[in-house]
Amino acid sequence: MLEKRLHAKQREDLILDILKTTGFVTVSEIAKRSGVTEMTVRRDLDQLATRDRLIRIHGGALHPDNRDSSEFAAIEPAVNERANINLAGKRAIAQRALQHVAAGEMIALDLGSTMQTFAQLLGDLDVRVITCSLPVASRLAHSRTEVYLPGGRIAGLEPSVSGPIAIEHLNEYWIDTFFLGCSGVSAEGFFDYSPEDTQIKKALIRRSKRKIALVDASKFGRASVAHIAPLSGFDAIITDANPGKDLEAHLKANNVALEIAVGS
Amino acid sequence: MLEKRLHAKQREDLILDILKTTGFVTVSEIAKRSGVTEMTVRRDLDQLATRDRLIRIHGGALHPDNRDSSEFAAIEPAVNERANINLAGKRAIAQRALQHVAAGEMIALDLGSTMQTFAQLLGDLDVRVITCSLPVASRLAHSRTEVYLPGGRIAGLEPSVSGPIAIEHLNEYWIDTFFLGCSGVSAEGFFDYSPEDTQIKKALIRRSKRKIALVDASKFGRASVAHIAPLSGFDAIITDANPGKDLEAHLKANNVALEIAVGS
DNA sequence: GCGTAAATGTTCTTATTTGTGTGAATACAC
DNA sequence: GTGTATTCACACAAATAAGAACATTTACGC
Repeated sequence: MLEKRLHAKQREDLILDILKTTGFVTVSEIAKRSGVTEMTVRRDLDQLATRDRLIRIHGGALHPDNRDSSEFAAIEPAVNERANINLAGKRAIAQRALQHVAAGEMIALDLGSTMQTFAQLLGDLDVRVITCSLPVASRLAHSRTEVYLPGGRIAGLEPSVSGPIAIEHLNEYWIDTFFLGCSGVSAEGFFDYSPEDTQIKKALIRRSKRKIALVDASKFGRASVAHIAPLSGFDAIITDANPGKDLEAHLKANNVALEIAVGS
Repeated sequence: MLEKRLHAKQREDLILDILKTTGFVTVSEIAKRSGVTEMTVRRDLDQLATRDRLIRIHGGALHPDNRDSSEFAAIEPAVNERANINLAGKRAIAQRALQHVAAGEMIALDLGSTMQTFAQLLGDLDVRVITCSLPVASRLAHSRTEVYLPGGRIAGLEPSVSGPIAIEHLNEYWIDTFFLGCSGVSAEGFFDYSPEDTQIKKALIRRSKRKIALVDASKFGRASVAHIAPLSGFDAIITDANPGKDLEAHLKANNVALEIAVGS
């Protein structure tokens, strides 16, 4: 996977970084991404476990905060940032989304924590990525993937490129698959909080052959501020729980595949 | 990589520079990039380690800020700041550079830790900023300043936009003042380690009415790999210590103002 | 030019890290 | 429960990095 083998400390950083964003790592994932044997990864994990940096489990490791939620939740309720909400779900979704990525393709990644998780997993695949999100771009910067950013003004809660310049620049790219993130999904389609960002999302939809939405279950049935696009035209929704009969029917009617990812 | 062998101090600079941006160097990487034997690099690293400029590990070295996080990780989880080398000097330089910024202007910021410090201070000034550096852009994203990024491929030790697309997009901007960062200054002008980045720097120089270099004193007299620009054409150099009579004379001959910032 | 000291390179040995094959342990479906 | 597929851990082999001692080159004074 990697031409270069990562050194001990780099692997440690990789492991802890993934743990921080996704809450979970597998031995095989680290092995693949760092170019070492699973045995070596196990030794790394065991080493980190003795220092309480992670919880060792069969097949991988967990973030120490996942120790046992029941005990600590009451004492320290707000330790998990917004990005850490439903980590397992986001991770499962991102993992599933990987199946829609083929070598050599140009894919577009939207904003949001799910996309950052996705970017993490995308790691060293042989693809080109375009994104407006600075965190997503930064995560991929040192990986094997080629990363492109449109030009334009930086704005938003999550630093990202937006505005008319960005939209114009996006027209220079031909995208195979766009992975959309959003804040709500209903029968009317996909929604977002920020009207500015929807312009970018709309542009990316226009430029892409395939469109796939990555949506965790908490967003079903929520129609928030700004409308991005109708369900029709999308190829698939990847989520982590059943969206309910009603929305399911609408998806089927609009020919949108429903994929429910289960935690590994 | 290099036909010429770098001297001890140049290697030292190279090592610290890479450490500053990536937090990690390998012996073999330095050996290749500086054209010396691995044995020599090890001696360099050991020497730097005794001065606490880095942490020696098997196969390479780490930035001192990565000094075993095991104890502090739980308390201080996200320490992204690796650019703490000569922080006082950088801060003084950045503070002084602020005097060259007027409200309403369009300024361009280069890459590097000095620029990140500068960006931090720039904070709530009423200016527009263009930069290729993702960390610089991220720092300014939530401030009052308007931040613009050219489009293009993300590459480099410090994630940044580069390549022909970026250079083309830069032509759309009219810049009042460009603040240059570099790895070396000599009578021949400004130098950098990476040939790719110099293209961007050259383009920014062309697009800017005023050019000011922010250079900490350790970089004087170092002519490293890639030439960026001659001294002539630059309006000022801001630094934190006296550059020595020789360089001082050259600056004067080329009509470049010398400003020495003192720590507050 | 020459001589000298410092810096760098070579060679060999030792230490550390990583990989491989084996059987045992674990999880999971039925 | 049983069967099956992973995953794990151990011992040893291989690869890689480090260190020591000595040879060589380079820089720089005169």
